[in-house]
Amino acid sequence: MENQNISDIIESYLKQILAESQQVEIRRAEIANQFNVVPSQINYVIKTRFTIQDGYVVQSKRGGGGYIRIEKVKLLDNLDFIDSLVTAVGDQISRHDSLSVVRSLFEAGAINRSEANIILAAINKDAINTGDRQADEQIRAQILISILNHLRYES
Amino acid sequence: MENQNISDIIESYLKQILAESQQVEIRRAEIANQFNVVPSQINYVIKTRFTIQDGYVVQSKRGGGGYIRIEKVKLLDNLDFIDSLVTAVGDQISRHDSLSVVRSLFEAGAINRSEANIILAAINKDAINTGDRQADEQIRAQILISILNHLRYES
DNA sequence: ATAATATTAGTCAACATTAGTCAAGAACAC
DNA sequence: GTGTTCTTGACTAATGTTGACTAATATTAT
Repeated sequence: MENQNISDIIESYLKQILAESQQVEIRRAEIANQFNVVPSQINYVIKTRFTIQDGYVVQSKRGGGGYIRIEKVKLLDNLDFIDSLVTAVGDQISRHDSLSVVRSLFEAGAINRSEANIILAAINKDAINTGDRQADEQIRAQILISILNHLRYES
Repeated sequence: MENQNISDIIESYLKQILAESQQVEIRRAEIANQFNVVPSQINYVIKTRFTIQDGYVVQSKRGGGGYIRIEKVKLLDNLDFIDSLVTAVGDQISRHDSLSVVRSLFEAGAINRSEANIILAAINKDAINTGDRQADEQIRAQILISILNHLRYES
């Protein structure tokens, strides 16, 4: 309790609000000022303490009237399964292996047939074809991981 | 929620009218005056929030009795709907515009909410982020077109 | 009819206002 | 001492606001 750093304090402050509300919306500069830190520290707090693994989804907008909104989401009970697929995907993944990932999702009931087909359309060779095989495999991995992270929670 | 910028407020005002009516016709200077902004801000609002990707068609006339008319178009009436979106996507597309495309697909009934969310996960900035913005926009366009083509043959 | 003037909307670039990224150094835990 | 986490600030990016200038159309004067 005594040795809390400022990031922990900001985290507590936001989570306290989230305990009573489904979401919290802040102006970055305002919170930074309130806690007497530089604005980018708010990004640090969010990046390290409000991840999808923790059950939070973050949205933001820049410019006049800008904001950062943190939403608490209901995580599904497939987390271990998703984790294992995220690990399997890694930094890059071949087209062949990515088919297996999508098939696993379908067979596990995480997605239905038409959702599977959309994912396949998003990662097939018409969709991702930069001319550099390794680059393609990296992009495919990022897309799959983004989709897997989305499948962690109820939306 | 409280600190909406004026462009959002004008957008809401116009969409509120469009919720009850197929179209809205305004005099630019009048609306600008009503919301206490310069007239060109009305153009900004229309350009960023009432595009064809969003499902709106805008017509205007200058001179005495001039007007700006925003019409909500029924996308399903258009058999070439997918084609028009493919054209709108083009060789590259910004994240902002790609959101409009997905929203249009959803509002047209071509995809349901969870399919829309999967597509958004596939094209958001976590998914596509090579460090080269133009490259990202090109990849995003290819993925969207691949999905659009899939949807064309699916239905 | 034609030209001049008035009355609208359109474009564009400068400026303002937000948030995001990244890397260096400090503080901390072991 | 070493490795991790935290803090900071310079730089970048996205979005919104403003006003000077331009273009189109209508009205009025000749």
